[in-house]
Amino acid sequence: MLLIDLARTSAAVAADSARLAKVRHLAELLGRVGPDEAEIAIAYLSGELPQRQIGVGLAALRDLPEPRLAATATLLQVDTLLTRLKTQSGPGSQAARKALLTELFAALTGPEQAFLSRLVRGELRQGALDGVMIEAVAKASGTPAAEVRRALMLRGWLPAVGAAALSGGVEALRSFRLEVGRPVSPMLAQSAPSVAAALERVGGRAAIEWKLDGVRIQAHRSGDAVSVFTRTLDDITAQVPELVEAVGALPAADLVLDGEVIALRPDGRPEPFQVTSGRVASRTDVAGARRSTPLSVFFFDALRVGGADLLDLPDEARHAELARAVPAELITPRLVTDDAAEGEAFFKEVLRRGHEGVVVKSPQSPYAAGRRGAGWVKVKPRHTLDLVVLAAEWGSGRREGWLSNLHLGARDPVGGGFVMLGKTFKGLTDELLAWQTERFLTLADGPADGWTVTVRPELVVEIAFDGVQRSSRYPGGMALRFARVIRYRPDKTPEQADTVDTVRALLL
DNA sequence: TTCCGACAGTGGGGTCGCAAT
DNA sequence: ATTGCGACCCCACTATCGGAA
Repeated sequence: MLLIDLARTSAAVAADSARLAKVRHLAELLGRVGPDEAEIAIAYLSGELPQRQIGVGLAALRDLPEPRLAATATLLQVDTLLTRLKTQSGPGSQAARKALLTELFAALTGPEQAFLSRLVRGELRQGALDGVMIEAVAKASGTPAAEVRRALMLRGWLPAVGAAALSGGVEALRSFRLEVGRPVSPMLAQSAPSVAAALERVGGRAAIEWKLDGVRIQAHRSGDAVSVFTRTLDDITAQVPELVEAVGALPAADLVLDGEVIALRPDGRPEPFQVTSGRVASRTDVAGARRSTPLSVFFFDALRVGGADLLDLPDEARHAELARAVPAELITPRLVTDDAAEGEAFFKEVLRRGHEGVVVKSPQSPYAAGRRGAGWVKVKPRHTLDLVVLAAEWGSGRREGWLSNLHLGARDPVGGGFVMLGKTFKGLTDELLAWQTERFLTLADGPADGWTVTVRPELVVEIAFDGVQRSSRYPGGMALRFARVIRYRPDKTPEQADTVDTVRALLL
């Protein structure tokens, strides 16, 4: 199959907003793809590369060679070149990658270049990822979407599942099993504004667990062999030796556990997320990193214990298995209750200990791998500040033509003026985007560099955020975490905005 | 007919490791 | 030694479609 076939299908998918139409386009192409190309086609059309990452990003894709006129590149040719790109490393590799990229793109037509460039950057933006591709695989292979979904949750990689469905139908899909050593897409949580709201969503009695601000991990053990994976299924076994030792010391030798690693201070309070994140990412001197920043692990779910798969069991039963297999000090603290007041008190206590919040879990819910089901609901406290808009950036994609991303500043009571604390594009409705674009253009002031419009600091906006973190990027030495717009405050003047001192007090 | 669950898009700050400067 | 880049850790929120109610 030719790359141009995929480029055309992708364009058709992007042009139709209806999901059923997208599914039709994708299924039609999958019906024509050969068995040796199925994985590649499914990967490309769901916005990913079979190689996962190839060391090429936005910068490397600037100034591509002139496109050619005849579309002759095949999927297999492109895939081979991308694999060669991925294997480049060491001195001179940047030039080698550039040469390979030039060779690759010089063999492509304009539409093919555009498609592949967006794909490699991870910005296909055709309105179809795994969710739509699952339906397309089901349609093209004549299998139920639920079977495709289930195989995906066990295998973790849709191209392999899709290729199996296309060649072997529902029988092939049913042959996918939970395999120790191969990660499963982790179950995700929805969020709610309060414990009471979360309890209502979950429906009555629920388990309420500490939510730790660390890194999600999935630990596998088969005999003496332990592997550890992240949320995106990357293998980080070598970076977390204390976790490997902890799992290796458990009595059960056949395990898949779900949990969180976190760096704690000697007094048991959590380090800032930046510390945990940096420790987990350290690869060059793991022993040294371990000495200075030891990790603790807390498990909250068990997908397999002693050879038995637990995915379909209710949370209650899985947790009972977890408690049997793992000592209490390695289990995330939890409270089972149907009393909102009791839950609220538990939440307050978790915050008092310096942790992030709680996750409210339905006792009946099975492990919905890879999905953001209603079985788990997280609750975190929310801070708000009234800040001043200092500038705005032009949006992209569906926000093209609108000023989207806001630069936020707090008042500086000493030096006068405003100190930038970060940016946000979240929380804006289309109506607000239209309003603020018009408004900012009347306030435009100072240099415009093509994508940023500096404005007179006159608009006050109420911003919600999760916390303040240390920053080397911003002049005040701090930045907001997960900032989002609540509403504009036309009733407030910039002189009434919150000050940097208020923000600094939250840094602790 | 209305409601709501699932999805995709639109980007945020921080850190590490590597190659180039 | 510093800088730029890619990759990945954490993530919130709105718009939309289409099946459920």
